Amino acid sequence: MSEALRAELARVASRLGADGVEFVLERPRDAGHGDLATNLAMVLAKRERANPRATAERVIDQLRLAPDLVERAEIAGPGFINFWLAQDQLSALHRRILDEGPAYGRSISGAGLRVNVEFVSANPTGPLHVGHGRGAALGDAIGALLEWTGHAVTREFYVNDAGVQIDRLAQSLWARVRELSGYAATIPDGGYHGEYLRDNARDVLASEGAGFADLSEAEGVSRARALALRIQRQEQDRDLAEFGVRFDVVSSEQTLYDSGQVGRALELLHARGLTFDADGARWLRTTDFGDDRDRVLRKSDGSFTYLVPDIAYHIDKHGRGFDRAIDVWGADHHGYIPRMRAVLQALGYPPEFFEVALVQLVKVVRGGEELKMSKRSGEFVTLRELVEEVGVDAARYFFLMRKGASPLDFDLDLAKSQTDENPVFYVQMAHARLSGIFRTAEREPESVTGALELAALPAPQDAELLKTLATFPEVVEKAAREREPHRITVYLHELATTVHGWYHHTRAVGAPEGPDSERARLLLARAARIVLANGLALLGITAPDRM
RNA sequence: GCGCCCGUAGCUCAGUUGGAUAGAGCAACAGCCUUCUAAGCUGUGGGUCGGUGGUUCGAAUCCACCCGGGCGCACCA
Repeated sequence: MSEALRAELARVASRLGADGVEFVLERPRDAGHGDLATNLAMVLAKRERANPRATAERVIDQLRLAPDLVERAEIAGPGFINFWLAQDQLSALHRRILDEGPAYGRSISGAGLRVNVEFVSANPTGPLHVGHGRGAALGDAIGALLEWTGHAVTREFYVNDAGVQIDRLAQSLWARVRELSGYAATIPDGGYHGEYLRDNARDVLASEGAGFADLSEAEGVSRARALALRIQRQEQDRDLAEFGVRFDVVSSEQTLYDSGQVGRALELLHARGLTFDADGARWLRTTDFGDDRDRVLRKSDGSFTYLVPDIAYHIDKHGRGFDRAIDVWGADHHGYIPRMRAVLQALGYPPEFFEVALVQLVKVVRGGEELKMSKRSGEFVTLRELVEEVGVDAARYFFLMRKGASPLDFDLDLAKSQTDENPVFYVQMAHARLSGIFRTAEREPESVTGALELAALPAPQDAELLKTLATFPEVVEKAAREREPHRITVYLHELATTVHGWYHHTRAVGAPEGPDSERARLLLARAARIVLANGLALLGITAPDRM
């Protein structure tokens, strides 16, 4: 709705000798300040050390605005220019929502950019817990936001299936198998004690036969390794699928070793003169690129640190042609960012190639009490349990309510409650109520067509609703740019509030203002229903027609 | 000690490329059901935006220092 006005303001800025200057054009909080307001005059005045209000007059003099665009413009406060849009603009906006339907809010601002979003990437050593769930919801939603803004998105999962953690997993499973078969066995130091490995051991004995427990230690552990990996990966994929998350690509650390990419990454860094040898180890000079200390790549015992496969992996992503690689990481890995950034910079990749979106911890609360979690003891709330208890919709909504960098309190009681206190219910209810209007009217929403007659919408709640619908595309744009899906939940809650208020104070079916108002309100309800559904769909949450 | 994140109403949090009187939900209090879902709506009270200085016409937002909380500072991943 504001594109034409923005373009005209930019033209005037250029004409006044400030080509390309940045300014804000947005909907003011206070309705008394018009439909849109700009700080352009204040920005210009600052550059010229002039009086902002006088500059605002010059800007308005230069503006060439079509009468069907802006009805009125005036200077206010310290030098804002407030605009009141012509009625035609609001009807045009409404027409656009109905025309675009499920695509309303989409844009092509990111067209041509290929983005890899890597998330969850949990070690295949046990079930996914709520922290992984938050990462899953966040990564998936960031992917959706980028798709909505025209990017070509690949959702990717990286499996750390090499290294010592997997050895311990294999030994732990082997121990459970032996134990189950009546032998004395103990979980090794640093191994996995969770109950799930007992279940896995039972499955293994069922599928491999009871003789499996009598294999030699070496062969048993070796085969347990492959079996454990396969089982854990299957479980994770099943949990993620039930959570509504699907990956386009699953990459494996072991494959990077097997293909020689890990070795070649080390050679590449060495050939570029970015390494040095000391204390029997090979180091990477990350301090030349902003890290606070140099990092070991190859230990004195000849093995690689985890950094090397990670470097190889990012080289691989770059080689696959992505313009951006967005890694969703747990906040406890934030110290790892500078060295990764340093490495990629040393390799000559553009700085914007690599991004990290951090996910903070989730605290699960029931009855006001925090549920304590400990991975060591194997006691934690799994994603599966959470979804079984509160459902996918509530889980996703709650995970996306706060920005990823903020810690999250997940209140199980609230997520399950069927009251307006529960934000996901509140938002879904708004959609269900709009659907209810059409049931009462005995009309399909799609059958209500035609131009919106603003004269037939006299209630302040009518205009308020329409203007809230208008901002959705900007909210999507900003959320995508900032990689912040919580902006969508915040918007949806605000829209739901507007819908509930409109619903309560006005009447569509049998509108007291007359049949023209009934038709107009049905058109408005149809548009609002579309926007609620689009916002929820973007986050992977259903929009029910009745509750 | 160094680095990153955070500090906004009693609680949980939005708002930060500098803008107009700092918002929402919960909790508290007072109201609203012959009306399309009261699974809802309306109103009231509640703030040194952690602190101090600075930049600016204008600071929750930017800068400096300080205080408090979380996390990270391995030849672990």
